[in-house]
Amino acid sequence: MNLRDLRYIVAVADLGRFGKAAEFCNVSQPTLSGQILKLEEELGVSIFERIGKTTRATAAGAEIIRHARRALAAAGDIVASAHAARDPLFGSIRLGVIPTLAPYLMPFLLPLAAERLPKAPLTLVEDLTGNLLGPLAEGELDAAILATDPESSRLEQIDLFVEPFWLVMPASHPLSRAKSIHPADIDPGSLLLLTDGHCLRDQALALCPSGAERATGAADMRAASLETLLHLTAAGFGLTLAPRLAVASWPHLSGKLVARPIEGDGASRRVRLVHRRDAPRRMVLEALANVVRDGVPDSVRRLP
Amino acid sequence: MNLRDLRYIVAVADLGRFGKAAEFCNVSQPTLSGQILKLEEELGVSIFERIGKTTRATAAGAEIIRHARRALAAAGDIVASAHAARDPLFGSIRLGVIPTLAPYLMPFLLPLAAERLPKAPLTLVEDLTGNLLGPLAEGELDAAILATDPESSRLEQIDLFVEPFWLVMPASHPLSRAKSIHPADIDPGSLLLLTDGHCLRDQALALCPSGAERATGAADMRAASLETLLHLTAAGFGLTLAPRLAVASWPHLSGKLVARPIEGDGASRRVRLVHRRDAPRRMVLEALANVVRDGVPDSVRRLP
DNA sequence: TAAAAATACTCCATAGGTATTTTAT
DNA sequence: ATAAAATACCTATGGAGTATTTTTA
Repeated sequence: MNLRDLRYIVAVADLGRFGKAAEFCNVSQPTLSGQILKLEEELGVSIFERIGKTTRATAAGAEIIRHARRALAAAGDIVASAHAARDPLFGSIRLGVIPTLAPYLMPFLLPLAAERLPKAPLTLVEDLTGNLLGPLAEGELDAAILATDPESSRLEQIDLFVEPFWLVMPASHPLSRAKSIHPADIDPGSLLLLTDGHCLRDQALALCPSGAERATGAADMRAASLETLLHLTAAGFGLTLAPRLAVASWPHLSGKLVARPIEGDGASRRVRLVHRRDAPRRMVLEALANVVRDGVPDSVRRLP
Repeated sequence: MNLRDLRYIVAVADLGRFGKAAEFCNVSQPTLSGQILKLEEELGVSIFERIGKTTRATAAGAEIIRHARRALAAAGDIVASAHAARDPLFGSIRLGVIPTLAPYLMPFLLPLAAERLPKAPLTLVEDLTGNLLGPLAEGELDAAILATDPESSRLEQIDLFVEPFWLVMPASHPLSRAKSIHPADIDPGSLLLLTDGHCLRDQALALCPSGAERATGAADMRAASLETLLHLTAAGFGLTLAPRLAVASWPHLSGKLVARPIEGDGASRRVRLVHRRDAPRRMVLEALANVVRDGVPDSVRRLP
């Protein structure tokens, strides 16, 4: 067995055809077929079922392929480690960012990262926390900027900053006269929420627990983005709990809307850079964390 | 790069000498030296510092070796998977067991395992939970029988049984007249505890929280084993909270000592078989779990 | 019959060997 | 002086190629 064999079987598993896999691996079809056959003989198990033109992994094969992916990931980490040792800040970073941060953080992050880490271009993936954790653990993402604790022993985090929540409301709203808002003063029935899967939704519900139980028809709306939520608020459908960076990016609505800070420690979220525990290139990730800390406005509290 | 190369560098890292490593890998020293040199050239990093007769990994090398171990572990899992597919119940199982279970469980487990899993001999490692988790995650152990939740996303558990705690006391003790004991009736000051690291110590303290704070000189003894604890109890130094299986194995002390069940759900521990999430040979581990469930006396409650 | 995988065979890159030199204690 | 690693050079295993056959949808 060797790493090349593992690349072959993973390619066949991914592409479903020996010929395609051979093409992908830049070898001839007989070469790839022969090596896989030899591997199957060595292991004493058939990895693929060849039923005529279709090819699929056997039960044992599926398990073997899973381990093969792990082995290849580790081998990839060796190469990444070696590159990192030669030039710690070289090589693109695949970065996941949650949707309630990406649009407001990227304008600060991207130019500064391009300046401070010129040899480490960022590849951004914007998705919900739940959809970022898998690729992160598998090594398909190098890091992700999240606002929740991933609670996985395969992952580590670097704290970036604490972002307070502000309450956004129509300028005509009675609470808008106050300088800051007590959480208890927020009517849970009028709080607009994002759809399931957004960590901000859970954080808003943690602050206003009864927000989940209201039955008013209009208040049952669930927006897919903060922008939508904001426009709903401007249209008078309710109030929005918005993270500080998002609020700062909404000057165009300042005529109709008012944002006020919320008192207490609960009304904030800790933003962190999460990466695999055994990630290579920790140095560039630390550097990226510093870029975020330095680039972010003073309206959030930097960590540590 | 090559799995063989990875074996070479791991061997050098483990044995500290190229020559010894070559011997271990069954190749000549020049062969191993040459391959490692070639790998270092390919990666563009030197993995080892050759300072005269001593050899040690460079900073980058240490990281590379860590990843190499991961890759080799995954490759080992492929072989194990293949063997398991040929004969699911073949091949020895390296099993860790905590000290407060091993002496009382093994007399039941070993004969039944030998009968029901004749081709899977058990290799036992008796140690504290904290010392078993590392080897378990690294793949040096196939499974471990523990009484606490390992809380690691790399590990999975198969519930085995719930083992109640009984209070062991001298026959002359006033509580010995009751059929069962209320936790509140136990004087925390007289409760004898194991040394740090034993999960049973923590479980006893969870049941009698104030047990940690007493200041009586004699009660500050910490025994390294349940057997010691029991003899201390027989000698009148205090009371012992003992798991059911241990109690059942002490007929020789029945004249002097009395054991009584404790009421309530808190006075028990859940025993489970813990293994790596990506362990191969799950089938034999499931089979082993069933052997434990079937072999254990009816005085504990089987799960699930 | 057409597309996909297996077989047959040839070739050469490279891991491995032995003999020897270099290096540092 | 000695033990360890590197170098030199030869051998042979096995991975890769092309051409062809087998298989089945």
